[in-house]
Amino acid sequence: MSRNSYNIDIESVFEGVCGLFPNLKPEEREIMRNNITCQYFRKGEIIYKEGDTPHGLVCLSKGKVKLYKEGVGGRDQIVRMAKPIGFIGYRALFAEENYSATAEALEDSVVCIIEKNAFMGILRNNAELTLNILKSVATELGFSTNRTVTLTQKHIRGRLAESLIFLRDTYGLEDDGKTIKVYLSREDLANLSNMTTSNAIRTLSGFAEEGVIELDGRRIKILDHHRLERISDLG
Amino acid sequence: MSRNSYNIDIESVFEGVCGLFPNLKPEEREIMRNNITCQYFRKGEIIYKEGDTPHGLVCLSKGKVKLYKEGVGGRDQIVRMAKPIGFIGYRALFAEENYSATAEALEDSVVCIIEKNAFMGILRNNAELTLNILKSVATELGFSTNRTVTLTQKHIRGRLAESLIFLRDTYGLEDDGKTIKVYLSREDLANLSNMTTSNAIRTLSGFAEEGVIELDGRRIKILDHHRLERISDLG
DNA sequence: GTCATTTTATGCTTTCAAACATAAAATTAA
DNA sequence: TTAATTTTATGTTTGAAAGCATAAAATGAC
Repeated sequence: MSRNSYNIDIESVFEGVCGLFPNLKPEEREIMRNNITCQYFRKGEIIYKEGDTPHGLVCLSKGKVKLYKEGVGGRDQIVRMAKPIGFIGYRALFAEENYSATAEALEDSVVCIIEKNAFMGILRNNAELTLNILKSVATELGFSTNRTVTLTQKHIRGRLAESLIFLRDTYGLEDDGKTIKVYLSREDLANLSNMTTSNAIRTLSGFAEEGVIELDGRRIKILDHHRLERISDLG
Repeated sequence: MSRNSYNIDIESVFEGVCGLFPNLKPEEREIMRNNITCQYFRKGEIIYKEGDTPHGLVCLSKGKVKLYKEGVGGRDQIVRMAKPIGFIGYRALFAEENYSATAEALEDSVVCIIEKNAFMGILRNNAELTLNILKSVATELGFSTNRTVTLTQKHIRGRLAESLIFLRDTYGLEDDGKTIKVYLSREDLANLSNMTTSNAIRTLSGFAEEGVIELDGRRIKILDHHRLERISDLG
């Protein structure tokens, strides 16, 4: 398949992944190197599905990925946005559960997987590394709890403003210092902000009319960061 | 103070806490024993506040505790209900952050604290233990994400039904096999289910009229578990 | 026991966001 | 290219839950 003929430089990918693990011993590095595989995913392709069993630690080396859960009424809820270089699906791996969300590539992406047993073997003998991971999972639990409160208590405008700020902080801005460096559909934006697509479109138009943002298709320019933050804070 | 003259058997409390750590080495056990302190909290008292700095691993040995965050409009959101024997506030400890929620005793409670540095020192030398903790924090992150989806997407009846089931599963039932073994105010029930107190009261009355539950002050008897679960699942 | 405060209960009104209905614009496929 | 599909846009209607008002009941303080 053409997607596999796309040439991935596994060595540089591996180096990138290792950068996320400080103080890895040479033998641990070697184990990882021998148990890593790479895969290419095109925009829109599913990396794994909610309910699948994890077979290793998945690392996003290139591209952007959304993680979403199917909601009660079939409406999806985006629970995380991943950027390179970073891990996805680790929660399920560490909890020894199946994936609780689906991972879908938002752009053409490169993903590599460190085989489960090899990786867990390293953890079992490296308390410092495990403690580092514990720290980031604990941090993420904080984000998640916070998100529960804001998504349930803020009004539509506050939720959307928060999402835009979140996207800006996660993916950064283009060279113009204004355009958010990720191009989501209005539907994705809605699923991230817990609202219907119609309301995302409407509210976005509202922000544009007020001069807080500027819209150009999927490009969103933040014109007034301060005001956007105020909208987010007020709820 | 009379609350402190209340006699706590620290040895048995310590044994209880140790039961949560399987395979603790004798020297680790000794460190813990030398760095543990106990405290008694009466119903309604605050164990720690959102924003406080953790000084150790807090363990609830006796009683019941609610953990809540202050929401945007001043409305509280209960993010966790703790029961003995179990830990509270560990997320902040492991994330090296301040507490992200307030812990308040729902009944007279006994709490003990293992000093931070002593405990973290044990973790740094015990990968297996750290991995166990990582597993539970990862599991909890799953719960939290799930909760975000249900709290935002389910309707009032579904959310309240889910909370009742959650309370039943967390605290169990009285000997009659029906009464939920925790007695919350309508306001707490509302803050747990993301709704106003009025709506908690109204919806609860509705369930009682339909014969799904029976109310007697704060006592809630579940008459039809199956139907309650159906209400929760339908959203 | 009495008084004050908090909690519970219920009715009525308002409001925010969802649902629905089109239609224009932009992609994608043929 | 044209046709088909998806995405975006906007107006209108509907409905669920919040807000407000009031009162009864329960709890706690004195």
